[in-house]
Amino acid sequence: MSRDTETADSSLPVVAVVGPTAAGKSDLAVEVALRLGGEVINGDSMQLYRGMDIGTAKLTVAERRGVPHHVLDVLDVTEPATVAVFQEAARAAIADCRSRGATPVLAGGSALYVRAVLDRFEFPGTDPHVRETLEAELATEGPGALHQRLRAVDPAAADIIGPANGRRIVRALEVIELTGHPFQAALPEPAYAAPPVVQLGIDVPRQVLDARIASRVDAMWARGLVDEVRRLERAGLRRGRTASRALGYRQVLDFLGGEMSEEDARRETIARTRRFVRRQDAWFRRDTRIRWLPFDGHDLGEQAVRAVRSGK
RNA sequence: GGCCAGGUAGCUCAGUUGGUACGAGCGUCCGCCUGAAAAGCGGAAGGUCGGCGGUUCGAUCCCGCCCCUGGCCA
Repeated sequence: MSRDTETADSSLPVVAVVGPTAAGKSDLAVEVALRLGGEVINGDSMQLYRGMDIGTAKLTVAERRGVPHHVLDVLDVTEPATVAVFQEAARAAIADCRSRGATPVLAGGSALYVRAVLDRFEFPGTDPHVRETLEAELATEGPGALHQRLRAVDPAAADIIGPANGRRIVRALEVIELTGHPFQAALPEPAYAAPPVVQLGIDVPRQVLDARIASRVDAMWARGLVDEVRRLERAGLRRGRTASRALGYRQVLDFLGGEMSEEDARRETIARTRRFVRRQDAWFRRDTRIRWLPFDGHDLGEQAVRAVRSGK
């Protein structure tokens, strides 16, 4: 199918298990790793954080069934997560697995993160000072003003990004300032950076998914998500730029801060997760390289392994 | 049983001094996404304006009756 002419080495395939939240990626990844003699690499932006366990549905050590997991629990809740840093760490872990003869199984629902690892993706640098300045301007002048400036230097990017998306406008201006080149506001055509790669998607009908999300969030509450957030709050979660915005955590923080009732926090978590799932779907659905397996299919693990073998 | 408030988009609610509903937020659907991405953003589809009758050239807005919801009084 997709063979890449360049580094087409015959090394072990990278198996990526993708799909929306609550589809069962983590479990399938372990299953596949066990059958193929592989190891799991986390591709989930929030599972990077130590201590964020219940709310991210992180597999317990027992549930990992002895399969080593990489790029998991590597950040403190106060540290920001970034795609570029993740990309490097995940690629290193993949290379390491391959060198040891272990099949890397990347499991994650953060589509940008997964693509950054699998595809040719180069992130222009960043500069804390430039970024800070632009963000300050965004705060005082609003996105409209910055968008005007972007339009002046990079009309194409300005067009794609739109005048309301302050966050992307800031990054575009930062990149232009740093590199002197226009900002690539549209994604490049997908092309694997280090083939072979087999992407498996877990296909779950929306209705089923919505129901699963609701019961999963309820279960998180029952397992003590609120206490987990209390603990992390003491560890500085509120200061964490990335971690404090995680689904469930954000809402519980609002509850703890007296901004909403606990019941509303739980409801809001479910609602936001649904929305998130639709965005995940949009990313994954259009990647034609993904091989979809029905979530309730017969012996998912077996199907997955077969797909990997035939997909090489 | 009487009085009051209200019945407008799937939900919560704006609005029209009678002349094609300027609707909004949420939800839904679709799309975007290169160092915060479990984040951020764009677009679209949805309405017999509770029912019946009346007044009127014309009623979601006026009148009558009825139904429903909430509250108060008996």
